[in-house]
Amino acid sequence: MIDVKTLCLGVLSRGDASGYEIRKEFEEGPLSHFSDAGFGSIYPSLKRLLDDGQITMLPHNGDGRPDKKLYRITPSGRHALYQALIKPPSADKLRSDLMFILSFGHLLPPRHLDRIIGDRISDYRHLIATLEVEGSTAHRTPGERFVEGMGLALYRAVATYLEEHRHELVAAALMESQVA
Amino acid sequence: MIDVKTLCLGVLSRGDASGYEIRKEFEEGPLSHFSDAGFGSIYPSLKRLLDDGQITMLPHNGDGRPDKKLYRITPSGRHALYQALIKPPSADKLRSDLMFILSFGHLLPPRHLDRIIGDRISDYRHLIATLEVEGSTAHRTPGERFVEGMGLALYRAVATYLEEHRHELVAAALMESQVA
DNA sequence: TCGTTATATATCGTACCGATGCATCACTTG
DNA sequence: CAAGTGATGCATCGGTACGATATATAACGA
Repeated sequence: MIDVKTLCLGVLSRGDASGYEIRKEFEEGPLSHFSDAGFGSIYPSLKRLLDDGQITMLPHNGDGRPDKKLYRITPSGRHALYQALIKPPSADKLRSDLMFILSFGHLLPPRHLDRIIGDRISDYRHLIATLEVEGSTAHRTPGERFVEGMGLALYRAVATYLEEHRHELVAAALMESQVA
Repeated sequence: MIDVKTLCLGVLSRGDASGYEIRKEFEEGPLSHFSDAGFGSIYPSLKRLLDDGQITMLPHNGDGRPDKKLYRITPSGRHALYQALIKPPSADKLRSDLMFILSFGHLLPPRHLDRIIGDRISDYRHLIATLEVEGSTAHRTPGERFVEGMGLALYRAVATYLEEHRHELVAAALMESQVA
């Protein structure tokens, strides 16, 4: 798996940013669908990237705010990023608490089961609606559009599957609960 | 996110198993699509579960093999599992190196781009074919069938999207490389 | 003016992941 | 039959990452 240092280099390759802004990118931007990093990983990474000379810290023009450190990628950093990008990508990884839980569906109260599935469906439907609006307004590179499209396709597939098979699972749980 | 201790309890709730067999479950079984755990997490977890009295170690009948420790879940362990299962599930998480790389598609050689996408498509197509055979033979609980179906639906969505949009991205990269 | 949200940096403990080491058994291949 | 290969099985260790938390200021509506 690509490490957080490389993820940060990726964000900085698009323009200068602070640690906070990098975080936001993983929370909201097109990269958010398939990458993630929290402060606890970003700040140590930036420190190490500085030490390695792959980024530099811009001198903050002392006038207004003393905080906010802006970082800029160096040629060495771009090279490191490129090297990481052309390495064969490792397999995709999906982690889902919900799916783990549902695989034990027969042990759970049918009503509860129905509720958590319903909740998740509306989560995804909201997310999809948001992305559909954003996608038409924000302008993106071809790569970003591709990735965002993949995210949308995946979310739709999940929501649709949940909608179409929800009742099967709940019905099975109901049978189970009547036996017990 | 659900921790590895709980994941182990989940596997053991279906029957006694060794650490190695638990690992296999996350590598091949229906749980493999949305959960994961390696030896480095499983063995320490089993140790802690033993200490907490949520599992017991079966006495290996000393005849043949001295290795292979079999573990069995206790009532206390089943309770802990249930408590974890009824907690509201955290959001799904997708991690994909490939998508990160493709979001920088315009920086990469078009031929390379085309190759890694093609490779991934055939990976998924093979996986899908395997699952389609397995799904009809192996017998599963309703929950397991549900989760396996979701896995299949997702893999199909990914493969289809890659196939349908591959050329767009490669074309954009080609334009870019001709400008530079 | 007061509470809440957003901006912003940073650390600390824990959990986790990947790599590695070791040993045995079964199977196959020369 | 020997030798190698791959599966079974246990275990640890170092590095990395995650989640929670602390702190402080700016902005903004009630």
